[in-house]
Amino acid sequence: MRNPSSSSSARSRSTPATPCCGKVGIKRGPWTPEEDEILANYIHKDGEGRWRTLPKRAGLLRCGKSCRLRWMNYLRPSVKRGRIAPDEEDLILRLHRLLGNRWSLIAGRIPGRTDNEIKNYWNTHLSKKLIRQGIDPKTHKPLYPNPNSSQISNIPPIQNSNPSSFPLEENARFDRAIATRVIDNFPLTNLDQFPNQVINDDGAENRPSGDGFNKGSVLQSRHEQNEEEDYTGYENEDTFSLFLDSLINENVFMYQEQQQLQQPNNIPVPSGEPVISSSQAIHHGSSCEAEVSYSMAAFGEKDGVLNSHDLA
DNA sequence: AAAAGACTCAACCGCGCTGTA
DNA sequence: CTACAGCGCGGTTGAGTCTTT
Repeated sequence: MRNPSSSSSARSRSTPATPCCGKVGIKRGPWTPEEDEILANYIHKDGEGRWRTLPKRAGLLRCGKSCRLRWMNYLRPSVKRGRIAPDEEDLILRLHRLLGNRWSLIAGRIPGRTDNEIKNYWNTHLSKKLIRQGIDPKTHKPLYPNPNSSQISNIPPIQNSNPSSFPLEENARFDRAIATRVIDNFPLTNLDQFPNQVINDDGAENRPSGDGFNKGSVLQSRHEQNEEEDYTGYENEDTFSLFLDSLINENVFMYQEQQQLQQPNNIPVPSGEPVISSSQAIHHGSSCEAEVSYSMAAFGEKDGVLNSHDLA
């Protein structure tokens, strides 16, 4: 593993090293099965949070950050191991186009996947795949003047929600601006509170909580400290989920439409629907702008509709 | 079979944000 | 208002593994 003393970061430190990471005698590098067991047992018994003091309480010679990372990315029961499925890959592409490198947000929409895993997968697979397609992985814009000449992969280009009214490039800006604007109105910790809500067969939402999956630990621990206090972030989270789902589904819908036009023999195409089922029913056929209007109004935006001229 | 290069991904780092004293 | 603690995030590293020559 990486040599702990060999950080090549050129960034200057404005604050001293955090005590838990600067202590002598703190173990680094790969975790042993014994350490994993100690950490998992402790968290099952005492719960997540208070990471800085957790190693001492659990009897681990690790810093709190390392414990948190190990739990979040590897030991959590809900972490899904194994290869990224094609529909997950498709969803990552669409979410990245909307959100950029906000890996935790992207991970929050893909059950069982961690931000680290998605970030790694993006850097090692998807960015290269897009480059092979002639698409800039950062901007999702064509790298070359004539993108058709370089499209050699079978990954679908991200489609414009309304091709007749927006050129691709402008629509990408539109989507990203919407996402940014909405995200700015939703504290990220609220998103982390219930990022992977699932719709049961009966339509009821199931918010995973028993194992603390993806909970923002700040909110969690502070909420635990004052359980009488109502948590009031639900509406915002629901609204944001619906909104984000709408943007994703819009793309999925457009893509499927395009594939059906191109492939009259109905060759199956990947779909994100199993993951993002919460809002299918209301989003097909609705315009992106209408959804923005709904979402903005839902959290008190005075001028709810974000028009293309807002991007200027 | 061995060496070299490419790739993968767990882990680390620094920064910035939020809440509290 | 300020300082500090605690935490989460995105960027980056590098040992281990796989593939190619």
